[in-house]
Amino acid sequence: MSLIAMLMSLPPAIDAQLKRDSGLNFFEYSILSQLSGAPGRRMQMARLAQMAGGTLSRLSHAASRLEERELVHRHLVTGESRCTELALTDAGMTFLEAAAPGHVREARRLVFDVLTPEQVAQVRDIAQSITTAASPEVARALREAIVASDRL
Amino acid sequence: MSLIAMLMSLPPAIDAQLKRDSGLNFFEYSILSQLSGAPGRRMQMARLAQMAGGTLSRLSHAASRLEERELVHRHLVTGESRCTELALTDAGMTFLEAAAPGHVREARRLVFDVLTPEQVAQVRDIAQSITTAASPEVARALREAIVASDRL
DNA sequence: TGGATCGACTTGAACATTCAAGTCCCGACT
DNA sequence: AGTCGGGACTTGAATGTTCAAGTCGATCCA
Repeated sequence: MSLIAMLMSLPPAIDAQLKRDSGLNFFEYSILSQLSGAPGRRMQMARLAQMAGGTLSRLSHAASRLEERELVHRHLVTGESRCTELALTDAGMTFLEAAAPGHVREARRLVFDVLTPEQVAQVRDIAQSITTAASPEVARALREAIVASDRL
Repeated sequence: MSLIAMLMSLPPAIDAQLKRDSGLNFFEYSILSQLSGAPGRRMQMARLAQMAGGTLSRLSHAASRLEERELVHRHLVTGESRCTELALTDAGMTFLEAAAPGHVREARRLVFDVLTPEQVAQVRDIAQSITTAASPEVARALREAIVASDRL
């Protein structure tokens, strides 16, 4: 029951802060954030969908909304992979830089500030176990992301 | 990042099982489940919304859907409180009894089976802390629910 | 008595996500 | 060379949630 309560309260709280301060939902924020860390600030749609944790269809709709706001733009890649890439515009980068501190502050306030360092370590292990059981796909993307961030 | 991955993977997995096997989403399941445990298998809308973790508006829409399926029915309470109650029908009770085992099994599989007993205790404390920070409302409803279940 | 306000809802429109096609190109098989 | 299947999207409709009114008694004063 406690876990369910957290699942019900944390994502809405995070979303509310982003929505209020930047007019983005968490998924859209994740898209911008992932793009900002990618080489050339661009990424293939399919790969981005994996990293941001959504389906291709969801990403396609979200990309359309972000494109409307000129934070992002689509770019067809010719050549052997025949795919479309999403690229962060300069305006998008600026926008993200403005949005990030508030989001980080909220994440800190709701999670890190209320947990001891041991609990932070515990929740990492627990969350990884549950994620692996619930969605091997997401778990794999997570491991990739962790490896990538370790390289920094 | 691990926590985010869990937030993204667990609810969809739970929803998917319920949807596949019973055609309910988790919120609708929660409504039926709460009603089944209430005295007289009925509860005031506003109170039910709190217990099930949603807004009144969301509950009202969901109640309409469940009423369509005759799992539940609305009942205006006259008298000093002037509110509407939602009551579980016999068909609703039967339906819930059929849906519950699969849901419980899935919850066990995705959470309890992959955690040690110590981790289960850890996640309880962690989730309560985060819930309190993210939504005092939900945290209060949770405490109430815990007290209620302790009385059994 | 007569508003003003409040709580408990309901409703409909706006928005986001999912779902089921549909398109387009590529590479493999025959 | 032709076509079959598959990957990478896009699109539109269906579904569910949120948001902003709107309704309807009850209660609070003045």
